[in-house]
Amino acid sequence: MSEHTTPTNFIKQIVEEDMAENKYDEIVTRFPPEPNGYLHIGHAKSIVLNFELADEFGGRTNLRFDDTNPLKEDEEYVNSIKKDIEWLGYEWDSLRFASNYFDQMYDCAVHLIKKGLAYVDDLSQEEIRQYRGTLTEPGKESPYRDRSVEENLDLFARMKDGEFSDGEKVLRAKIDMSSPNINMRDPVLYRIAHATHHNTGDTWCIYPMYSFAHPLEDAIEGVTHSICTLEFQDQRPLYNWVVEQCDMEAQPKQIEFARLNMTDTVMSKRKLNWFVNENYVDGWDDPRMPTISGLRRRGYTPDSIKQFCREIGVAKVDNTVDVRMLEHFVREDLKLTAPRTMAVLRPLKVVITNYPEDEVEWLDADINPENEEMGKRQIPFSREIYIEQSDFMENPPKKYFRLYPGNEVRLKHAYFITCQDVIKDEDGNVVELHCTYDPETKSGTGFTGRKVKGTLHWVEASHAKDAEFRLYDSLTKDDQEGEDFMDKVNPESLEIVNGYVEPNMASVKPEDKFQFFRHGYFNVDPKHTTDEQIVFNRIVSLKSSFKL
RNA sequence: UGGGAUAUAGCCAAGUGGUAAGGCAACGGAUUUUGAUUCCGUGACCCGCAGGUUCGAAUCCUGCUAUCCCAGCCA
Repeated sequence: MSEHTTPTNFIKQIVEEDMAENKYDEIVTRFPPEPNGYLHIGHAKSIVLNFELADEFGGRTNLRFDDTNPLKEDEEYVNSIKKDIEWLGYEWDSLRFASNYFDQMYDCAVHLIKKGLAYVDDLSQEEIRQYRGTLTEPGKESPYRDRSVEENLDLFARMKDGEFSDGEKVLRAKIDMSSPNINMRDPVLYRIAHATHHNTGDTWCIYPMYSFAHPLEDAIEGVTHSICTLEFQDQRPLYNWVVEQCDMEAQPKQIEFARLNMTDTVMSKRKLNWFVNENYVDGWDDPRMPTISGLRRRGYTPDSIKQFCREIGVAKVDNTVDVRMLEHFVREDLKLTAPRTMAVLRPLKVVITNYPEDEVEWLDADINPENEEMGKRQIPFSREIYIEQSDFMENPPKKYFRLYPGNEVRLKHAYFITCQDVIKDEDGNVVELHCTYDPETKSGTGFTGRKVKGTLHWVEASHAKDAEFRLYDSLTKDDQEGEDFMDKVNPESLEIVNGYVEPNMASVKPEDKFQFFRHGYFNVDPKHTTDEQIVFNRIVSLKSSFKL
């Protein structure tokens, strides 16, 4: 499955040691999303880590939905999550839901009650908070803490049977109200929620909390290495307590790593949600979103995302990876696979005055000069073409080697042309250029008579196909002044321009990817492209050392 | 002021007592029918700071400092 070599990391080393000690027959990991949102690039880091770690040691990985909170979860998300993981190219060994284990979890809770390690508490939410103490002061024990096993058993059964309303009672672990670790101060194990669950419907009106459910899920599935993010470090003692006190056979090991942060990118569900709810973006799959579906629509390939995730490494330091690193990996992936073609995003008409009228010649062009196997294409050339507005300047600065009055440049795959006249409208805007060409300079003839500094891309006017180009920038900018994330929002994250592409682009399909000469890599937008109009998303521009 | 973590170049990140890998970015230069690609070259007199142990420390010890996480019936 994997040809790549992933750099080592501390988790891999732990697994290596465990394998060396024959601690497990097989390593088992899991990717445990809560179905309450779309997957993003940060999740991809976890997916790649979990799936490839297990794969590397011949183990397996489950996809397990952590659906213990029906108030927030929805079927829509489980479908999108499955789809995204499949698109990335991973196959889970087994598809599970935390809700599959509700019966066993209930039994475990009863088991704890019988051991005198759990009790039903009548304190209100507010009271529980007050009794918990603070970071520096210990908590106080609930007056209900010492109920008898029989009473707890009865009360818990009645909680399950729906005798109480939401918030009236909870089941708590009996651990230590004065623990310096707040998670150990009698954490809530079960709460009452009369809500319909996407999977179990109305079967249950009590639902387990993450800290109780998660270790049990891992143990039930025989997960050996339960990988999660740093903020769960304080929960590890509780995780171990649950596994041990519930007398679970398997003893999964929780290992925490630092989540991914990226420059100019928001990763929290809350903030991502804001963009969607405000209709600032075109849904969760808007090409500017760092979601898997957004990156996909933007044009990122599964390999580029996975390679990025492998190369950024896995450690415990809070990190912010430069988004340019992600961009680097798509460029690298598309370099050899994306066909080259020419597109003029902001057209300027050029008339080649000494070229015969009504003549059209078809020129040979490599589809990808870095990958000859891709073959050739034919492109038309005639008296009228379009070039890029930014490829002409009437009064150029030094080191500008594109077109300007009197200057000669090369038209890619065609001829040298020299700018003779500049046509302007009443307002003084340049609307057309008159140039002459030199027939001797035709590409492919081996002409070496003289050299030219610039090579321009172009599209023949009469055969040109209309296209829309969507140019993206990040939704937020880190260097923007302000405390609030709203201050970071980039008002210019989307620019739409209309121009032309080569005639053979008429047959493109959604998600086809191209390199537009001198512009960058583009993806055919699957949502907005119609029979009448192709919409291209700019995935990433080409690097450029040119500065005006 | 409690507990848990982390500190290696602008950003990631190897390094696990023997004298600082690699990638991204940046900057030079060569090649170039993409100001792209490719190719070559440039970075830590030093590993948060201060002491100590040792023939020898980023790696061990001590003490500081900074940053992140924890007081949901969220995950």
